[in-house]
Amino acid sequence: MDLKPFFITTPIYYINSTPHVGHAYTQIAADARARFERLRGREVYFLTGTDENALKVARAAQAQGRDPLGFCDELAQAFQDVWQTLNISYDDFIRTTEERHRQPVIEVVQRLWDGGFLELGTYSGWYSVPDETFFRPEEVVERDGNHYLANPSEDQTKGPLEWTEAVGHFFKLSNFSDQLLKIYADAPERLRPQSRRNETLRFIESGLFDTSISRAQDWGIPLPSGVPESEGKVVYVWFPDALLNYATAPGYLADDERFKRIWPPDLQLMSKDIFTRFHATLWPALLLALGLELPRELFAHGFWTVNGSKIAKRDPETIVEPIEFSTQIAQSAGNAEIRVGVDALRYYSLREVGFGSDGDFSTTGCVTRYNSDLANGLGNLFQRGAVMLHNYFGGRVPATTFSDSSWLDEFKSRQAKVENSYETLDFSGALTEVWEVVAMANRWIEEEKPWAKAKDGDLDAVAVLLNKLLLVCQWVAVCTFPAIPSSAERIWAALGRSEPMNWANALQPFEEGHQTPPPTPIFPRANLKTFEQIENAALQVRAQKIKEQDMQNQTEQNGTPIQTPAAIPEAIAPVDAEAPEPTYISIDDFAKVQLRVGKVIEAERIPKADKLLRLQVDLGYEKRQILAGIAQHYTPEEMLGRSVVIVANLAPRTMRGYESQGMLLAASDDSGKLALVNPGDVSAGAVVR
RNA sequence: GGCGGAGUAGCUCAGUGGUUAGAGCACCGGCUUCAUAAGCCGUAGGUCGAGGGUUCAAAUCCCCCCUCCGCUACCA
Repeated sequence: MDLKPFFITTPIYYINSTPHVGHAYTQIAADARARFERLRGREVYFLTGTDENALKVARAAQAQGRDPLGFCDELAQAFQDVWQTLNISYDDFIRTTEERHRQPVIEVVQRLWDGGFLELGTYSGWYSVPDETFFRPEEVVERDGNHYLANPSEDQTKGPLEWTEAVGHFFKLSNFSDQLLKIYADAPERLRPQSRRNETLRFIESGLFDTSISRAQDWGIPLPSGVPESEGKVVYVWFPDALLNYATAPGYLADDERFKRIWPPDLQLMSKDIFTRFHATLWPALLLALGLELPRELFAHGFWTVNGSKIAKRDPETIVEPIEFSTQIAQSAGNAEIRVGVDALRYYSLREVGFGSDGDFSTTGCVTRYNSDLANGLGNLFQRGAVMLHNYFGGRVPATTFSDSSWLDEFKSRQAKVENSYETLDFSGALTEVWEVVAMANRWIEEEKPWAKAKDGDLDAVAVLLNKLLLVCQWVAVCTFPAIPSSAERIWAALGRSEPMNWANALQPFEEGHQTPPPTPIFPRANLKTFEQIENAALQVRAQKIKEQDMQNQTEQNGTPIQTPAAIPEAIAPVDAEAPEPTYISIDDFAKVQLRVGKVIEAERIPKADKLLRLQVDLGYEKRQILAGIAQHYTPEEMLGRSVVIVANLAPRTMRGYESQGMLLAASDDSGKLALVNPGDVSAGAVVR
């Protein structure tokens, strides 16, 4: 076996809010694998942390009149508190504002420059502060003198963009395509699951672009002074800053001996949205540039919807805060300790869907699973055996010889299956296997009818059964420990075991006379109705909070013109179809637009474009090629010979490989109806004004 | 439009050429009383999205279509 510690990572989390069930999922999965490795006796280095150098974080702090670092301290602590409550056994928690991270990042940028992996370039464009991203001109629309993202996704900004021009330092990512493809070609285990691997290969094959790694900002890790044009610039938050945490934490460029012992990561987990671009492409390219070994396995898990809907901060029904939720379950289970609810959450997360697929996190589904699998299945099984042991034998293990021990072999082979499932991150499969055993043991009791045998005085037979049950419970405790550690430990203790649990002692026999403590239920049953009441009450509180926050945000944004000089209220207020507020322009402004009448002399569809027609338009004094997005309203035949009004002095632009030298005027309403402006009977080239 | 994923029991899903398509939950009936209104057994429930094809044999392979989800692209 490999002597190197098993190095496992989660992403470092962007601290814009407290952790939700999505964050918790990655943590739980990583924790399960880490605990599994430790259980098998392997040293583990389990790394997680927070990403704190985003400009948005600094501005959020400033908006509250607070010191950014203090703001981060608080949120980073909140993350750690949640992880501790969820029993996440991380070995290291790195914050990107720490010196042990900042220093090596600065040095890495210098090395990249010295090694010729960076080059200077200029770029300019519409920049979004919250997203820390430049957008291409075609992604941007103008409204009321401000520029906005044309089709912002759920988590992209709806606010105005800032025009930014700067000298940038570009990482020559394009140089690494071939190398990466070669590495990935015959190593399917490096990128999992298979579907993500395919996606990544296609992404790289489609061509990589050099990427700017510097930003002119006052928050973040500064560029080293040995790099030209470094003044006033910080490192892009993703590259190499955030990604490099995986190397700085184990001691890269700081503690060579430690780093050499731990590197490379054996398993890096993340959700699918940051897999392809960042972890499977940029990150290994960075490592290649630095001459470091690549991670052995990258694994992308899927997304959760919550109660059937996409997670949205503004939809209270989709926000599941792990601690609050665990508390709710525990409360509805006869006010049990929170760790009971935590294990319900952990169990459900790992059991409900295959790791790697998307799934739906149903809060009542979780409670139902808790009741059926944990309380009725495992908990009750343990209770039956333990109570009988106390009733018939005073809690002391009776002497036994097994006439047939073939069932022990079966357990060994089942444990091997469970082991293999954990190794391949098939948590659902591992737990399914264990619960087959739970069902089987419940059947044993049914078949043996120990209560009847006890009545008949056949205590020997009862002793055999109870010994088997004890071993089953012990076996289950070991096998489920990675998934539900606190419950497994409670079972372990309830069996009277005090030595450390490990993978090899799952089937260790119980000595005659071994004393077990008086039994209490491991998983008290939850009352679904009670849970729903508690959940509903919390939901209303949350909805109220969101309302208040919205109002607060509005007033805050009105009061702080730092990032966005104007027009935020207009941007946020719902668009009123009636009576648009007039914004006057001068006659000179209008004169800048040259409108002409033209006659369509050719018209055809563009292949693979469902909205575009390619037109040749005669302006009298010249011919123009114009692309118009009207294919869903006009056929090429209808267009032929038609008179149209065109904007004649619009800057040309290429679409779909064709240059468009102007624009057709058309009217459209909210229902999507579109009609071309008809100039009537004037000759081609006539001026419109 | 392109690329990818998905469509199987009321619900959540497993099942990549081979009996009569499975599991869990929910439902219904029976048994049981050691146990947490827990356990066990059983019934019922499916034209495997539609259609076509290959095959002795198709949920599974091929073609075409429909629906949903994600990413992405052209209204200058």
